[in-house]
Amino acid sequence: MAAPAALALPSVRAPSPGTSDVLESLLGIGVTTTFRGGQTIVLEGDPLVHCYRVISGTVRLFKSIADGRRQVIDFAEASDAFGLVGQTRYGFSAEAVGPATLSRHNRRHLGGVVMGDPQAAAGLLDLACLELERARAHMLLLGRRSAEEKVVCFLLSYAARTAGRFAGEGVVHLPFSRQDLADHLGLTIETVSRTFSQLNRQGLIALLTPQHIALLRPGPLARIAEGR
Amino acid sequence: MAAPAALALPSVRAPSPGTSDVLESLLGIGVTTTFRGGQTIVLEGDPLVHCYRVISGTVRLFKSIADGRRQVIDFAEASDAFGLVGQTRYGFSAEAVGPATLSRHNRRHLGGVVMGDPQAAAGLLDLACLELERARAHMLLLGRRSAEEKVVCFLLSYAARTAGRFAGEGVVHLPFSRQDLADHLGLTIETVSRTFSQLNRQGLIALLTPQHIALLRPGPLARIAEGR
DNA sequence: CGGATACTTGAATGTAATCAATCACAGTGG
DNA sequence: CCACTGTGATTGATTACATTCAAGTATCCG
Repeated sequence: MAAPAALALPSVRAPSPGTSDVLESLLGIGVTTTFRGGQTIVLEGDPLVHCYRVISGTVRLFKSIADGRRQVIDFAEASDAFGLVGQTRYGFSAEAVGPATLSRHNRRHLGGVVMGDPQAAAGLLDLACLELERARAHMLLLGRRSAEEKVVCFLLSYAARTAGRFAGEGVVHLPFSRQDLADHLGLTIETVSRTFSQLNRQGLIALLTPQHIALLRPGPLARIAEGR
Repeated sequence: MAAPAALALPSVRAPSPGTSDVLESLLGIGVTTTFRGGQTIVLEGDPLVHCYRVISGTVRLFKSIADGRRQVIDFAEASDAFGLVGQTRYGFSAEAVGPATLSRHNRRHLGGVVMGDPQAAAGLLDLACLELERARAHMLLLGRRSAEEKVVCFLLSYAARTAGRFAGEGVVHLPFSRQDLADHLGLTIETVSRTFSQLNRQGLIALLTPQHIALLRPGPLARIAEGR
């Protein structure tokens, strides 16, 4: 008999209208918790007892090696959930990037919903599926793209993801550090920084501040992202 | 209303006893199909109408870029399934590595099972979850490990996965080409080959044939895999 | 204003990629 | 049976991209 499915989704979005309702019914009532920047929310390997939904702020989800190397799996932002799926233990750590508020939910509740509400179970599967596709796409980026392609791909997809959430048209806000981004893209901070500078010099982006980047020429950028 | 959850799991194992029953009830009756080496089974972007289970042979699941670069997501072997999850389209291509036989199942059936059998839905979620964890672990490998670590990590985990399936104790059988492996590890064939030769010279492995590798010293190999 | 932190830039190095042979082997045909 | 061909793997030489090591700059906060 299979254990009740307990998803460990790193960052599940609530994309289309209607899906957020699914998440809400799945999670049930939760406790709102606040975290300071850098504070650990869950630790890789710990027993999987809660899942979380980001209310405000940004959370980095990452795996690490004993010697300190990290791979940032994903960034979770407002309305994203994580810890939904998984058998027994967290497969990644989660830390608040800056001050963040999250709602915490007992995962025991999730198992019951899945067994009792096929509609909700199907919704959870859809979320898991989205997450899988994101992970696979990122595998392609990590394994087969150049530094410039990595950075541009990330900028475009992150811009799409956070569309309208932050500052003006065509401006991306990166709430995390260069180190976080480097650990997401499989690069060093220096290479990320250099690549931004280079795109800046080429007039493709504008570095308004270190965290605010204007996408000046989406066409050429998209062409770089596709490897041409 | 959420679309019926249709998973696009790349390679779902049937790990523990009991889980295989879940897969069988999920898939229902299927049509056995045979493929020649190199033959395409599903194409990334095509409408997701069937899911497959490998009966014999090996299947490579991969995403690619327009210019030909590939990232092999996973290898699917006997009893592994793929195409279980996904909304509307395949997120990856699948090709037979050598001659292979698979059972093909209509995915329409899956949606019904998920809505009607919470037990089976939970099992499917568990499978999706396993797949997610595999994908995340591979992201860490692709983004943050050296060539040597990549090769050794792969050898050890593949050996564990195919334990007892092939030739003698401590011998790994790699049914796919160096190119496939390189595309899985984010390396070139030359680097993979050189790394094998180097491990061979160090006495850690023995290259019995290009496809048969003996793991001579598991201890030191594990230490390399951990980055020490 | 001083100190800390994060980001950027520069120079040198190193790892893996690229370019190019060579080797090994299986299958074919003379 | 043995040369010939084609494919895949290995090895070698060189190059290039990203890393490492090291300064320098900017910004924030006390």
